[in-house]
Amino acid sequence: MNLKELSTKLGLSQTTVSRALNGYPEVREETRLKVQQMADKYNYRPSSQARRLAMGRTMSIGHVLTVSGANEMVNPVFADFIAGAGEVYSKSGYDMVLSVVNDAEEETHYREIAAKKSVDGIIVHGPRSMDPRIDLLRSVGLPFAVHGRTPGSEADYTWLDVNNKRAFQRATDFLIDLGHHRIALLNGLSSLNFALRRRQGYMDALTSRGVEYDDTLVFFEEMTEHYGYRIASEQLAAENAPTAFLTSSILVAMGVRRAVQELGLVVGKDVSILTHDDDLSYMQNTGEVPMFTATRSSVRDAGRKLAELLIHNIENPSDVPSHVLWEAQLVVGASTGPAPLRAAQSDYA
Amino acid sequence: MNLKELSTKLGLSQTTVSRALNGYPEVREETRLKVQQMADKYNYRPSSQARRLAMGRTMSIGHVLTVSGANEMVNPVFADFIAGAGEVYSKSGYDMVLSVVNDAEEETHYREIAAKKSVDGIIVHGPRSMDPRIDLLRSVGLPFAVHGRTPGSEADYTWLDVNNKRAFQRATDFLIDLGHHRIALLNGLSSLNFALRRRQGYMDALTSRGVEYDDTLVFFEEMTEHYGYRIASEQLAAENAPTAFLTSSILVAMGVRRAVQELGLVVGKDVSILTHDDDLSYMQNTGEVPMFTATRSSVRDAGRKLAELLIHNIENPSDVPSHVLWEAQLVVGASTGPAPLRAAQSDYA
DNA sequence: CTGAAATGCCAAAGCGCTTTGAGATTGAAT
DNA sequence: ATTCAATCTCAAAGCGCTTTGGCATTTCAG
Repeated sequence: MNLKELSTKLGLSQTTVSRALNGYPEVREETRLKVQQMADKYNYRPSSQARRLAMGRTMSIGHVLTVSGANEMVNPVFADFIAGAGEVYSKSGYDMVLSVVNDAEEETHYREIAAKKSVDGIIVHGPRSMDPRIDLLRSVGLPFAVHGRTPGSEADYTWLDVNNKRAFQRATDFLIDLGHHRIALLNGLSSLNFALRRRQGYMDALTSRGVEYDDTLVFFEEMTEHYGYRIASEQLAAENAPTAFLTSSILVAMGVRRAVQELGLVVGKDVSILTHDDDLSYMQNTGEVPMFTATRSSVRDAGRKLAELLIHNIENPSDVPSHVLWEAQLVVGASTGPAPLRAAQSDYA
Repeated sequence: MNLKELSTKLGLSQTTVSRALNGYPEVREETRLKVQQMADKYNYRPSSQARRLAMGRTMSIGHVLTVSGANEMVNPVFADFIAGAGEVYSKSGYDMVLSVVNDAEEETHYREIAAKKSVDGIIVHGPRSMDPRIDLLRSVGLPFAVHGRTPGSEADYTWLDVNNKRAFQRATDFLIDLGHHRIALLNGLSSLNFALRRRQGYMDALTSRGVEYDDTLVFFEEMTEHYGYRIASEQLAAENAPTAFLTSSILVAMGVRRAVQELGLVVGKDVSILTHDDDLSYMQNTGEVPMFTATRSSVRDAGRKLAELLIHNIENPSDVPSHVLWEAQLVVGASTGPAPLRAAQSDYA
């Protein structure tokens, strides 16, 4: 059933039917009702293709994620973000179009999207320091919003970020307060801007508290469970082992915990773990006492909020960009405790 | 830059330019070259909206996932599936359009997609026993492919599934061989068809080996880490505790492990864990000795394969549907070992 | 050299909507 | 009665592409 058929069936013009369905005021209530009924009866829905072409808007928002390479974005964190954003899109009548590309083709792909005009806006995931995508998007004039941010032209585009520096500074402070001096940092890939901010927070805390910075304790890798396990296993076996681990993702923290327990040590006693917690639906760190002490900020909420911001930008192109900075909560769980004496002593030796 | 502008710039008709770009034979090689160059120079890309309308094909494939309710699909497993499918789409020139809806609106949403003709095909995730979506899609004539399957009209549509029954039968057998008689099954939601098949495999193994079936050991829930933790904590504290846990997802297995270790027990000695492993990129169960004994089947590969099948169906509508059944590998890891005597005795007592 | 078959190109007709600009009808005001 | 504004409806013009059906022009066999 298309507009033409529907309108002949009603004995009205396509114009009137279209207006009736789209809620324009020029059509009598009585007519509108008749149209609505007939449309319902035949389950009529305007073809989105035709609609898009006519309106010059696609009513869809792009997410491009890269795989296989230095920056694999398809992780559980991404899944939760998508879920949040998707909810908002559905409510607002937008489609989410997701493309998966090799990172080598990433830039070409963005350019293509812009030229084809296949989406009304784009969400940029995993901004890197000096991210070419941002200039590119700005130059082609496609609305976009960034999950995270990248230094430089921050003021010129819409972003939503967690105060990563502050979160990791507080986390490090917390561990220092407990007497930990050798704190390993298991960060995300150093190409990602948030990882740098987190390290900065970590370093600031060490510095301001007079704790020596040891860069053999700092790691930048893809945030997998195995990463946490491997590094923790190595580090705990080493001389002058860290007494605490600060990790960038709950998955990494789980890997660390596995390593700790495998060595017969007790988490929260022999070794402390503090992680950033994206509040993932499938890896809830809750309960009476959460399993991990953590800096928490819901990535699902972030998805929701950023989607709203982008849609706002699309529909109000003249508005200035928004900048949202969320503070992470520091929640105390079962994975941290005072630094064991052995370690404290060896530090003072 | 659009077709019209490009063609006047070339002094050719739109027809010829379009044909040249799309590789039709009616245009001289020399002309085609000139067109191609000019197109490159101005970074011309046909508007996808216009193209879609004209061709009557959207070149996109829908995935709808439900949230908040009995069947939250946004999980890490889904993320990996998407990544696999997405790769194939990119290569074949398709877009992936993802919609997130509340499960109450699911059916309406499918109907809407069909009426709007916004996609050329759909991937059905998480088929339930007696799934209304399948009949619905068939009745509206939208091509689709199912990840998993649902009994009944299996032969009539394209699906790809893991032999869940066989996998869980083998897994259970494996545990029985090790002397385990009280094996808890931490399954996915019972509304999902695969969960039923897994239970069937589990029961078949018990029956054929003469091990008593105890339905207080069988659970059906959303497959989160916390689920594994909670059930394992309860079960291990109970009288006549299970000596082995069979879980439907590596996340659940991690929860079980946490509970075991928290009780001061040793995984693979005091308690065995065997899990299904979707071979998720962020939770690799590999290494010299994998952390879990597992039935393994890559969900990312499944995404790739099913995407190919669906695209084939779309482009060759008269071909018969394909059915792909993959056997899971049974890989031995560090999480299983002989049943502890204590338990074995209490069983014989 | 002729007629038929390729070859290379084009004008115009869709695809199914939205939206513009205008016409018809009604009711109120003069 | 006449005019004017307000209300309702419509025909037609896009949106930017693909594709049909021709029309010239060239090529080649007879």
